[in-house]
Amino acid sequence: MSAPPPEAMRTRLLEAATRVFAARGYEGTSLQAVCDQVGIRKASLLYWFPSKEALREAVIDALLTGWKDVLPAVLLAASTGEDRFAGGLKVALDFFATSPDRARLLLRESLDRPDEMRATLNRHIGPWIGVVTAAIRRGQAEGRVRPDLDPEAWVMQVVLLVVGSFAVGEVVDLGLATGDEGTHARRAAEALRMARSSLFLDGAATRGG
Amino acid sequence: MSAPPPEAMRTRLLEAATRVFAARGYEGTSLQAVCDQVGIRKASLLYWFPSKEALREAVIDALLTGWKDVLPAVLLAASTGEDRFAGGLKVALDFFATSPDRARLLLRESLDRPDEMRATLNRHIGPWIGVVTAAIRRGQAEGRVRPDLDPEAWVMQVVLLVVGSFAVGEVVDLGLATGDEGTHARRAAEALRMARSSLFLDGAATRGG
DNA sequence: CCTACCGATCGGTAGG
DNA sequence: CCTACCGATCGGTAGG
Repeated sequence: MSAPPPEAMRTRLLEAATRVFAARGYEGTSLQAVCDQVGIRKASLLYWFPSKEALREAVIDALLTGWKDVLPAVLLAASTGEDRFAGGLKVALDFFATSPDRARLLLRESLDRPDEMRATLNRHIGPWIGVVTAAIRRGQAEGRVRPDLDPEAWVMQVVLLVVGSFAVGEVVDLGLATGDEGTHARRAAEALRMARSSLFLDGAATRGG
Repeated sequence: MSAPPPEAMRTRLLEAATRVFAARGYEGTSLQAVCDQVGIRKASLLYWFPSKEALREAVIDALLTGWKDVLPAVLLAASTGEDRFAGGLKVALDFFATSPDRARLLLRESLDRPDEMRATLNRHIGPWIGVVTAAIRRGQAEGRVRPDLDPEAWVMQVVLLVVGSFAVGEVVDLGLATGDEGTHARRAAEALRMARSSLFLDGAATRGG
């Protein structure tokens, strides 16, 4: 019968806030709504997080920390050849497939506070973009990657493809069965296929290393 | 010195609401904020639109009506061959390039009310999706289009690419000059290139018609 | 982590 | 299209 550690409530609040912010947005969420999910009073939430703004920042921070944990795997895979490319993108896809709330949160923040979000993303995935675009340019020099491809723009579009398809995929899912596991898999598979076929020259794809 | 037509105020309110909803979201926007942009009182806005919800519906309605106007051009172009394909996609890209607010509004509605949005989109672009996927399957049968492509999923991803890149493009724009005209053009060009190269088999591209 | 409380703002109504 | 007004809810504080 040990008492719960003091940090437990903070974590529970953070997880509840993540869910509600993702579903209804920051402005659409009242502190009361977060409290209802956890079963405490508003004044108690404000003990753990001094303001609603502080809660938002903590939520985003937790999200980016989670991303930092999978980054090494993505980076390693992105450094060369096609098989590693596919592996790396799959890790990134998995990060959002595990919890689409992550994708929704990222998209909402980008819409609500574009300037802050650009600065934050630059800090957190800026260096990573550099590595990927450098690898792409190497591939172009070696004749494996399509010469007319725009590296920075391509990376941006692939990020958008991944984040967007998990955030609002169901909405545009016309003609696909709705909400089941197969739909997610189908989306991820096509995103991967599009990224690959728009990147590599046909016939040169399997030669890379 | 003719008096302004009675409809003018309604239109002004609709345009102001479109801008503010796109920038701050529905929940993040007060009726007062819309009124401030137009210079009238809150009670007057509620004469033209009986509730905030009615204002939202009118904004979405105007957006979809605008889309209906460009749909014929897109449809015509999508029915065959590659040049028409590029032309059709360009029309769609232009629709959002003209006013990125359209893309932001669509994305916000998809996040805020996914179920309603799916129903609305099904009504407005459902038939169009059918035409495009049918054309893709025809292309696959004729050996012009990649056989491993998933038609419904591909269309969804292309829609996402177009809408997403105009809605939040600047946020992920790492390493590109920010906010100028060239950035928009670069994004649109790469989206077009990605869609095309992930659709057609290399070498078969120019044979279609 | 709670009770009690606050000023500000919200969407909306009455009545002209 | 306006003045005047309303109940409800918002984020946040005092004090324990």
